[in-house]
Amino acid sequence: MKIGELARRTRTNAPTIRYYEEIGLLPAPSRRDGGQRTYGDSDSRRLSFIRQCRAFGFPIAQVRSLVALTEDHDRSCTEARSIAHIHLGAVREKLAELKGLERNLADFIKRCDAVCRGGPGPDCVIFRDMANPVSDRKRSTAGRKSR
Amino acid sequence: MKIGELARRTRTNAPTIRYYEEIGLLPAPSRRDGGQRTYGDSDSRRLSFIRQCRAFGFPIAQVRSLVALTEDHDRSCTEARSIAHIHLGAVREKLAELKGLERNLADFIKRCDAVCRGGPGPDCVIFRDMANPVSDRKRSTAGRKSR
DNA sequence: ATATGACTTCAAGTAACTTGAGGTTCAAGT
DNA sequence: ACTTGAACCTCAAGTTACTTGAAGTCATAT
Repeated sequence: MKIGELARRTRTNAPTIRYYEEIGLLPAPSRRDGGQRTYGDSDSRRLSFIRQCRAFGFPIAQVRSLVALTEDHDRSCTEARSIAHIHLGAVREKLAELKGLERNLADFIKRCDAVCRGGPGPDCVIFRDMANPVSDRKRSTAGRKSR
Repeated sequence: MKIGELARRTRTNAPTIRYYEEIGLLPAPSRRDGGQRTYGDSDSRRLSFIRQCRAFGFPIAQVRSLVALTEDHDRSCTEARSIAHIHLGAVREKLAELKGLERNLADFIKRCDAVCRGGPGPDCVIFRDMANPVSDRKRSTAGRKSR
């Protein structure tokens, strides 16, 4: 099949497929006389796997490991599990962060409603409030990354 | 104060402060004889506000709007609220996405445990499974972005 | 024969910074 | 006064995972 068909099947943009080839995530496929790429079912499976990993939120580097693991069938399962496990931790952290964010935003909007209902007041406290460090507020944000 | 002090106060890296200046998010500060930047309390407040917005997840473009709104006190409150409201929607979408992700990963790990407990099996089904499109699985992922 | 759509390469753009190189300035200690 | 070392300066390039654009070639249906 040609790149467009592969793209459709895997729900990937064609430039993305070429990009994956460029960074060595996909092998360079054979070409027709005209120079167009031709792919087979194994390419389709491999790309599906990659997209699946990406949809799981794995960064490319980890996807690379996972793809390599699929090639080495004996070690694959347990190692994949451990990679997934590490990743799950990262996802849960982000989730907590985002939940804090949601609370803060909802809070912000509530305060807006309380203070500025019916139009802008001349002395909106919201901005003065936001210029203070998070830790001074009633609730901690959990939205700040520890850098 | 010098850039390092400002950085400490606002929990920002110094290069980030210079970057904000470069993109016009912070005004160019006055300089000492030697060329070093000097900041005042108003800079500190403004940067705190910006960092706060960023911690809320607002993209720079929206932060720019919000900063502009703080300058124009009359319109500020209601417009800020509407920006925040739009942003809250985006955050909630991401949150849902991430929750789906978490479920999938936990699932994956569970399947790993079920299939490969006690070491790698020669016929690990996990990868074959992952090479299939998401929609074919029992649960939908909710992890795919609609692009 | 030609129009259209799918394909090709290469370069540059995106967000929001971070990192590195190589050089100056400042503040403190001797 | 001098020296040291931390903090500062500029400018360029790197990061992630692609997307977008330009300009040209190929395939196919009419």
